[in-house]
Amino acid sequence: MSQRSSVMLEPRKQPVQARSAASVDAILEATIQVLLSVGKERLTTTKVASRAGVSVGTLYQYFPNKSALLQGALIRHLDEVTEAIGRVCREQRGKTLKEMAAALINAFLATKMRDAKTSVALYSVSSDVDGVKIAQQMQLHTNKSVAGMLATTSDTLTKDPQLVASMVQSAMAGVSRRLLESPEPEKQLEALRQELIFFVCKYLEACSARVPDSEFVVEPS
Amino acid sequence: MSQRSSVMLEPRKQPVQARSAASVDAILEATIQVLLSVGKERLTTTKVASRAGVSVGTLYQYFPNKSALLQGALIRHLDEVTEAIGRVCREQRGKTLKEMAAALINAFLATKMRDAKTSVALYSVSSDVDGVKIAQQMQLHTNKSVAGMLATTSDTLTKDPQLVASMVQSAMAGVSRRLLESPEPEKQLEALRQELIFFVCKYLEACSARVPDSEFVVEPS
DNA sequence: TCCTAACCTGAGACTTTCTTCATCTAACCA
DNA sequence: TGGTTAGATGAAGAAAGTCTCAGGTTAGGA
Repeated sequence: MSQRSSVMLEPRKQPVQARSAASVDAILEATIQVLLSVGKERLTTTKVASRAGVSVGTLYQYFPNKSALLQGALIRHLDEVTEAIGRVCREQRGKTLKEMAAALINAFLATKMRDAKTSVALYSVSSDVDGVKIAQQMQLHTNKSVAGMLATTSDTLTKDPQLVASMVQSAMAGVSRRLLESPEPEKQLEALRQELIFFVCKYLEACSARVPDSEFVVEPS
Repeated sequence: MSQRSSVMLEPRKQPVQARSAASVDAILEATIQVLLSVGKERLTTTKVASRAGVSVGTLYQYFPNKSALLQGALIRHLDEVTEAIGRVCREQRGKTLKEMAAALINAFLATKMRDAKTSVALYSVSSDVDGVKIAQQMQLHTNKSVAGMLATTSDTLTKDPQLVASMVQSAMAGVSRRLLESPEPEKQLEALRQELIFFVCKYLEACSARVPDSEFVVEPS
């Protein structure tokens, strides 16, 4: 998953000895810590290095610039989410659509909410760091996982799995964003979680039964 | 809609004469122009002023700082979207749920896509400018519009209109974001638009017929 | 033990942009 | 027509953080 972006943003040096690998990890961890404690605006490479217990010089040995540093932290986090989704999708192969929907949504929201603050903090950084491109890659990967899972359902899916997967992903992303950006995510979580499952289930249901859907083809305004 | 945020970010001086009002408008417009042409990173207040045909000093007469400038541009754009939604919601009162869904989605996507590039450019700026807070306000307003509309349907809605509205909004936001951030929004627009309408219609349908939905209440993983 | 490569250090040079303010011009009104 | 306020100007002050580099330290193989 860790991707080589075209813009020179990858580490300058690959950790060889154990101590340097530890440094890289500490730096990435510190990045999030600092982000959480002082916010994006006041995050400086010096602060990050200091928090990681290394010097700025060391930081710049592994990250060519501040952007690469933030990008590293973002990728690390998104990898977790992608990984979590991949896992559920593998587990749920062959199940019914409803089971898939519930499992997928629960896993997704659980992962996102587990460190909600980190998610939010990283949202804010995303735009400084080509976050869209990274998110696209993740999305693509996730899309394959979900579509692949859907294709194996014991029910009969009458639509393009990729399209269906896109819808489901979009809805999940939309709800999770709304949740994370709301004043008190925990308060709303339960209601939205259940409703999202209901929402998606109804859709998948309609995508499996043979329903005349021509009536829904509406011209744009 | 133009909101007074608690952090001092509102204009220093209210335009009194016509020429100054024109300046403010030109500045806001120039902000978007510069954003589109050189991107957030290279946007400077000097460039914006120059593009607007005024001096930096003038700019700072109406915006206390760069942040307020960007925020102004963002608010202006979001106001349009909110306004568009409000309008449809008023128009669609009393209609069927399906009609509402189609009209709402079409209007929303049309507005967003009309100046897709601006939308994307402003996304990138949002995090530097307390965009979340602004978006929340808009969301709240939109939520009222949508819920209000839903409540007037000729069908019978069996769920809390606010909750239903939240779901619909989230789905729309999710899809539009996916669209705007995709490599070629236009290519996917039609397919996603139709599918989103289908998606939401099936949901609303399920929210109006009396369906036993206890089976969807699933425990979190 | 000795040597080499990997790794770490941190003061400060350098760059860049924001924002101010003293001063000038245009508009409006009596 | 003169006075007063609104509006405009742009050179330059000030701040702030990024990133380098010359030199020191540690690990591990021979």
